[in-house]
Amino acid sequence: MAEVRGALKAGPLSLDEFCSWPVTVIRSLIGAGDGDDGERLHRLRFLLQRGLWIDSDYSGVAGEYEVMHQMLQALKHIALEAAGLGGESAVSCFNNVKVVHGRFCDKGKQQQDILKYISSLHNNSVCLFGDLNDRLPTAARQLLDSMIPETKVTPAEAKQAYSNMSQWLMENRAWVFAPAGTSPCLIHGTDCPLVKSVEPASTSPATPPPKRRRLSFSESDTSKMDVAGEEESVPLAPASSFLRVNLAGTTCTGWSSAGKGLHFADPSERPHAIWLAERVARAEQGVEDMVISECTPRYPVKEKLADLEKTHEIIYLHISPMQLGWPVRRSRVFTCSLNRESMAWVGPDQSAVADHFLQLFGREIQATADVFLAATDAEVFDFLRERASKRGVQLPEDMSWQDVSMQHVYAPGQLVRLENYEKARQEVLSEKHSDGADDAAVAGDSGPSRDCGAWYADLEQNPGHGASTPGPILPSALTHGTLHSWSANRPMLPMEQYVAHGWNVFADRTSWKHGCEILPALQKRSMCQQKKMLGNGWHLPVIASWWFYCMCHSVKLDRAASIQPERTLLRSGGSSFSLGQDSQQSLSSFGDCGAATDSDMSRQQFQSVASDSHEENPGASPRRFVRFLQ
DNA sequence: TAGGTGACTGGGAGCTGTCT
DNA sequence: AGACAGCTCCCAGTCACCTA
Repeated sequence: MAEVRGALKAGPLSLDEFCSWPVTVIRSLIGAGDGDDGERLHRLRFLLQRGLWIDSDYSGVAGEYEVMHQMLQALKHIALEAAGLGGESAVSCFNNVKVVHGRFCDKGKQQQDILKYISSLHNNSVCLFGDLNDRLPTAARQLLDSMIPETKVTPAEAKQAYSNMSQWLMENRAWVFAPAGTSPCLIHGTDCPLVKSVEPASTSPATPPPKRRRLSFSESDTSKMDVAGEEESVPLAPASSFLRVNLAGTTCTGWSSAGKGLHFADPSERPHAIWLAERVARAEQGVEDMVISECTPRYPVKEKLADLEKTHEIIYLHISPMQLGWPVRRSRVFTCSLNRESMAWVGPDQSAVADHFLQLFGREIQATADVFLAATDAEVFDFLRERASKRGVQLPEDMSWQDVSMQHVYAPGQLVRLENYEKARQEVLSEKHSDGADDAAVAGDSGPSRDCGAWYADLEQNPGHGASTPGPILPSALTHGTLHSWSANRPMLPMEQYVAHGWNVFADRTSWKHGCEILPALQKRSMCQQKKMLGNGWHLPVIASWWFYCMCHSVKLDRAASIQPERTLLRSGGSSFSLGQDSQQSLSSFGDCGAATDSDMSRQQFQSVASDSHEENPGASPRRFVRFLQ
């Protein structure tokens, strides 16, 4: 790790650099300059050319939707830049990536309102399911209900009860999660299929006939459906050729250190067992290729996903935004589970994944959380005025927010904690001064910086207790919280916290103009609801980095064209042929494995990379593009 | 009754120092 | 050098009460 840290590149510094994280993600993968950019580019191309079919469970505010919305813009941006060099580019296909959001799923009413809004952006083509239990046949649901542990049982007894549920679901997954299974859809007001086939969207009675964004599939001239994010009619590949991804931010309440820590005895074990057994069933049915999940770092991946190992290869990573150069605390564990029947992992072994990931994405923190204080004076004043109003103080409209006393904004307890945090802060600063340490990163460099440098604390947590992590790094977002900024001497607005988590809600004040799509729906929610959804949400740049890292190190198998495609691709640590070597060596190794004689996909990949290495077509060369990125 | 507000706990992971 | 105890750090949380 020391070597990795020593080689860290500088992280983002300005709001512009932070908000353009989607481009940074792609450049980190195909412009790393480690000799493997070309291979990663080609794997990504071959997956993206198929199109992505995305279903999400535990959707929350659909972080995966916002991630893909931003990444599609970044892919177009990269293609446009490459086109500027002239000639046919290796990344020209990035202009036309098809993404279909099949369904969302969440129990929460507030989250459902946001998800309905997203579906409405796409002619209500995206289904919305509620409780994961709703997708079970009645008999299965009743049986699980009967297995719920009594309220007053020991944790061991509760754990056993949930374990029994999990075991029963796994044993009965074939009929419980039959391919024709349905769930009540909150968009269409009827039972919609859990596994969507390519069929006219108008089959749903509540769906109005789409007026635009109708795309025809090459599989059948009469098969049409809506495709999220597309504006024109473009021929699509058959649904079976999509890369089919399930994303889930599984419930963490049993594992969060801020909760009861019930672990396997937590009631969230039941929906987790349902979700997990369905993933196994869908893999066996050949309708799902990849599962990306996210949870609190204490989520024990190996134990929780043990049942997936029969059908999936599982890779995981513990990572924090801070390791990507973001001054934000939010450590999480991310997993990637690949259906062994349809996908192969060609990245490093699990033991080397973290180091390899950081070689590509690791950045040194350059900025403090002050960079996210992007609200206008009017927005800040409106916020303070509303807060004061709830405390019974009506502030005059012509007042400057800088003149607003925090006595009018914060509750008595918050003011006491603010004072205590300030004492603790002064102690830290005086210690640093007496040590002669360079505290520039803590207190700034100039002016009155020593007294009002970047410093944040959650005023709902007592100093020294709870999630009390005061400092220049933004404390981890809980489902509530009041973050006070010392340098601005005001609370950090919820929308500023969203920016800190990668939601581009201030597109009008950055050079990355692709704003957050759910912003109108988000702004309608109360401050409390906004905080709760953020606390339950993802740090978008981190999960985007992980998702695309996984796609750059996976290949889709074509079993119709190859009896044993694994022979070339499924060796343990399958990509060791390329990591740490230059592209030329990688190519020869790839060729030695017989890739050109196996699946069509592998052949195309080999030929494409080979043409790159021989520079037969410099204009289309990924290598040239890589140079351009560097 | 649902949603908002405010005060607050407990335990796992990892670090550090001591002992054998 | 390894085992162990004790300490510190950290946390997509919980619950009681209030209000509309």
